[in-house]
Amino acid sequence: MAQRPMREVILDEATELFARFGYGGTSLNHIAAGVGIKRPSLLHHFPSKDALYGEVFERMLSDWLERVEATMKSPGRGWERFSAVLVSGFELFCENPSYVRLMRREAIEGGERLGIDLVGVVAPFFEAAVNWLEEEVVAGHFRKVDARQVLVTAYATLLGYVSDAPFLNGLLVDDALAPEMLLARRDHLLDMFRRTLVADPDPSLTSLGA
Amino acid sequence: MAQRPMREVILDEATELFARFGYGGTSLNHIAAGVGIKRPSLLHHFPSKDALYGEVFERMLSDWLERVEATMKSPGRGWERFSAVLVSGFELFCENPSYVRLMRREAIEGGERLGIDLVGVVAPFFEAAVNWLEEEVVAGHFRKVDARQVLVTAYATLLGYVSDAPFLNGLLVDDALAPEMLLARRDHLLDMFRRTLVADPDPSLTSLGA
DNA sequence: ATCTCTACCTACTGGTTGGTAGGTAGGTAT
DNA sequence: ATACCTACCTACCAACCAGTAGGTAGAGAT
Repeated sequence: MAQRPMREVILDEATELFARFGYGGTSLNHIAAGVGIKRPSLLHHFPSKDALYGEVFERMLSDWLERVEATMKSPGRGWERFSAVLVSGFELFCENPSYVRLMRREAIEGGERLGIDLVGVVAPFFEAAVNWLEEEVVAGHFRKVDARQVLVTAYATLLGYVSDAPFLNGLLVDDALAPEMLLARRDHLLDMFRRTLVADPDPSLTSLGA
Repeated sequence: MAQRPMREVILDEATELFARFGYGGTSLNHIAAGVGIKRPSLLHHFPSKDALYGEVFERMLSDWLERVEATMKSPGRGWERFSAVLVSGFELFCENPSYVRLMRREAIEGGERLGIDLVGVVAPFFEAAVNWLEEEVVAGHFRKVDARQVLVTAYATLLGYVSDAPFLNGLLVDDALAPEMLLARRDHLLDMFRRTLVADPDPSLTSLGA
């Protein structure tokens, strides 16, 4: 046993429950019971439910932005770089399904609870990606595409598969988050975006696996 | 004033609120106040909160299945038919953003609340679509693609744009559900799926607008 | 005139919510 | 030894929840 600090244990449990049942559907009793303490003891570590939710959300954002910034610095141009970022983002999402579901819930409801401005945090990265894509189009590395549309599609496909995994588990028979399913999903998305972005019709020259 | 029956008015309001705030985040008081009556009067029309949610969900499903069945009977083959169904589905989703958000919430949580088996209802249509796509591949109308992957992507992209519109409103500056934005989105999706499915590289021969 | 039905109401119940008050066991510092 | 801190507890509170009991105003039918 690693004996993690109780604060972290509570944050983990809260993240999981907020992601599964939403803010209104999760009670402090529920969270406290999940980590084996009583509600007042939980409120000893966090001043209120709102504050706990806020910390859960800020931790998720800082976790992600750290990794996203690292990925954005990756070298390469054109498809090579786009696919690398896509794969990295896909892996990031798959490793943190609770984060993805939490994010999706916020996106559905508008995204600014408790003063946390989700759009304000994400927008700079989104705009940077738009600029890069548009430059690559001008440079002739990509077909003439609407950068924003492509990125919204990437967002929807990456988030969608993970956030809706409980539903897709029913449709696709197997465990949607099993490694072989994830690989198949990843390759399909790569193929789709390559066909959308790259003018060169020869897959062997541009695919990741070549 | 059309003087719609109170039952329908309540169902509309409940659909909207359940979609926006989720089941746990919506109280009967909230719904009742929204239609101008008290909670006990609402419980005169529906026996319980669960029953109300159940009716909201069943109405959504029957509304959709009706239109989906009609669309599935559409004539045509290959890309012509695929694009027609895609456009029809996209329009259906855009016209009912509350339904889309409600559906997405269920998908995140697993999809079987109150005995309603969402997967059981959707699966037959999904399998029919898979079969059709695979037959079209064999017939040479489409490239060799993984039918399930393509359909999951269609699901994710169509649902994602509408369900997350409140969030995308912030990212994309304008109103994400405005007519011109919807058209741009639709055309982008058509272009992407055409490039994924159709071997013929000439857009003028296969695009919808040709 | 009375009976019945619908659609609403006020007033209440038992249970749960987020949050507070106050107490205690155990470790640490002086 | 004693003072202090952390991490937990029980007991309580007001507010809110879903749901029930019982009453009323009005419309229609007999």
